[in-house]
Amino acid sequence: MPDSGWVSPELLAAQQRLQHLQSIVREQRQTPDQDVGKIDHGRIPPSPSFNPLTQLSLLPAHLGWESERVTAVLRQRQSPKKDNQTDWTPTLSVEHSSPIEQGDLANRPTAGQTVKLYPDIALGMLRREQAAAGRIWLLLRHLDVNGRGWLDIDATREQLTRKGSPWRVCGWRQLRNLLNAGENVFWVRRDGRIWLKSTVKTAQSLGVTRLQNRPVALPVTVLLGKIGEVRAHLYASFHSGRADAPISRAALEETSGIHRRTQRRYEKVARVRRRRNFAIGGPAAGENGEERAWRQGNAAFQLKDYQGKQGAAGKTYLAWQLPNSYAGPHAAAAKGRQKRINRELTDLFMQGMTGNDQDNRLRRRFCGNGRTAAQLFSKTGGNVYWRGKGNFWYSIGN
DNA sequence: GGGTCCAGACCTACGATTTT
DNA sequence: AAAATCGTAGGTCTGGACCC
Repeated sequence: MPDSGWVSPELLAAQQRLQHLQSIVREQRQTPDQDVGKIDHGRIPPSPSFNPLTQLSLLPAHLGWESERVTAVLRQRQSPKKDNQTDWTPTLSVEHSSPIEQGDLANRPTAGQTVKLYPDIALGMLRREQAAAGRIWLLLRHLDVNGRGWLDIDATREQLTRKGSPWRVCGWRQLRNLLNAGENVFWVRRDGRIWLKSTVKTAQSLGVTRLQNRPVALPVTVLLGKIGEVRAHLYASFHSGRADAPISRAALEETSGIHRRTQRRYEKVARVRRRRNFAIGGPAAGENGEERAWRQGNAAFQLKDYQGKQGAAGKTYLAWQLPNSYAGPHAAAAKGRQKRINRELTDLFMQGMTGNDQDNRLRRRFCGNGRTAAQLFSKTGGNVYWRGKGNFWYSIGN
């Protein structure tokens, strides 16, 4: 019988073959056009020195803000770079990780590591008051480097609660509470393992019927902050994943379940940029102007066009304040499996649905240009706005 | 739309106690 | 003896009230 150090030629050849295959997979992951959403459960390999939040905060407030296209380009340029030189992925695995990997420097959160976050799920967490447990779910998905869908409970506890651990987010007791709170929503515990629920199942448990907004890249370091910061970023992801059309505090409260006072706090913490909007209507004088002024109530005011930017110089128009626009701090992430997830969510929610509870209220709608606004108005009527110069919007309809 | 103040709810840490 | 749970106090977060 050979001693324990003996390795057969067949085993050596198999190991070489395995290393070759692993190098091919690594190369494929570095390809720029690779849809990162399809691998690693949507996690995006970051560069160790890159922090999208820091970069965004360094930009002048106006940069790209006036133009969706410029904003898109800027954000594109800020998407996390891929760098295979650093092993950014931490591991909680007991069975598959060697003692060298445990406690290794690579097993630390770095500024550039991000997780893919669907804003609709983030808002679902907030609405259901599951943000604290949701943070753990996002972290565990990130820490499940092998993509197996489960993690060892003891190793997880050690990693998330031990003092001095770079992944520590809370104490032992709080983690126990959170694991209980998130049971059957984010995971199930069985055989000493935490089995993570999929995006679809989690969305369903949180009452999310559709992923409407595009996913964002949330820096892992945000998840390791105070729960208030985490909540703030969950809320801010909604603005990051959405176009910058005006939206009222009331609508935001309805969508997110976040009180308007708290919205402002979160926007400050997560560095969401706000912009005030105004609509400009017809001439203030005359029957139409008076009717409009009456309809708009306190929000209406008269705007004198001294420089003739809206027509003849010196003419007075009726204007009124619209809801704010917002721009979130996060970089966009690849949509990945979003379509498929939505299909699965639709299937799940169609089962057991008894009626059509769609909200048919006519709302204000905002378009990027007058042409689209006119088309929308002729099709549906109602009240349609389109963007003019500066902070002004023009309106058509009642 | 925005801000401040404040009471109550929630979160967290620490040490004591109970369970395995 | 070690691990898990509990009691409690202090810090943090949130929403309401009020005002601009």
